[in-house]
Amino acid sequence: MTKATETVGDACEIQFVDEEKVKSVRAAMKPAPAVTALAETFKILGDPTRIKIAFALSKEELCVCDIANLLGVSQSAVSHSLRTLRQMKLVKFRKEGKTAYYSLDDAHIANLLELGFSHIEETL
Amino acid sequence: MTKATETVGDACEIQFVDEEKVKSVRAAMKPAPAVTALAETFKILGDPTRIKIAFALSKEELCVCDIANLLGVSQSAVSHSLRTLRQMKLVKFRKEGKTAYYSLDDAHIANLLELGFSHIEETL
DNA sequence: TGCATATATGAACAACTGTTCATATATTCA
DNA sequence: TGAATATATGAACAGTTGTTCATATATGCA
Repeated sequence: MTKATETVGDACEIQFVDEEKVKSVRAAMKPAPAVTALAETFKILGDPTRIKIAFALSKEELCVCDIANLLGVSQSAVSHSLRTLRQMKLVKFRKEGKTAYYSLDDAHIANLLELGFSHIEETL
Repeated sequence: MTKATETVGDACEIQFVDEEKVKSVRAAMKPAPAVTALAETFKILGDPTRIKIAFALSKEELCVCDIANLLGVSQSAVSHSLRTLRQMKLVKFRKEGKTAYYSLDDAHIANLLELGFSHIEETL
C-alpha cells in the first residue's frame, strides 16, 4: 500500500490520483450547512410551476387566484406551491381582506432566475 | 357571470382580481421550453452531492476517484451523479488512459453556484 | 346571522430520486 | 494473455415529490 492509498469510511478503497489537488479543493469547499441550504433552494426552484410563480412574482405582486389564472393550474396547486416557496423564504405575502398578495422575499431569487434563463437561452 | 370571470380549462372556476396585471405579466413570461429546461437545471443542482461536485469542478478539473475521496462517497454514487450532470451538459470530461477527468461544461454554472451561495450566506 | 368568496391544508396516490450492490467495460502493465 | 485499476451501468429499494380531491378557515357582504 503506497502513501497515496486510503480508505474513505469503510465504504470502499479508493486511490488518490492527485492528493494535493484534492487537498486544495477541500480547503475551498463550502461548509455543509450552506451546501444543504443551497441544495434545498435549488430543489424548490427545480419545478416548472414554482419557477413560473417565482418569475411572475419577480415582475409583479400577485394574489393566489391571479397566479392560478396566469399559469392555468388549480388554486390548490398554487397554494401548495406557494407554501413551499414560503417555507424556504423565497416569497412573502401580505393579506388584504380575503386576498393574499404574494411577492418575492429576496432580490437574489430574481437574479438567480435571470442568470438561469440567460444560461438556458444560450444552451437552447 | 361578470366580464372578469372565466374558467381555466375545466379544472375550476377562478375570478380575476386584476386582469390587466395578469395580462402584462403573461406577456413577460418565458416560453415553456425555457422554463422546463431551467427547472431541470435547478433540479439537477438541487442535490447536495451534485452541488459539491459542481462546486469542486468549478475550482479544479478532477477525476472520478478524487471526487469520491473529496466528498467521502462511493465511486458508484459519484459516477451516477456525474452522468446526471453530463446529461444536462453541466459537466464534460476527457479521458486519459483509465482516468476520466471532469470539468464544468459551462461558465454560467459557476456563476449560478456563486450567486446561490451568496444568497445562502446572507440568509443563514 | 347566513352565504359567497379567497385561501389553506390534510390525505392519498402515482411518479420520480439517489443510493447501494453487483457486475460490465476498458485500459494499463507485467 | 491475465491481473489490477478506473469508471460505467443496470436493477432494486426506500424515501420524496407534486398534484388532486375534499374540506377547513377566514373574511366580506347582505
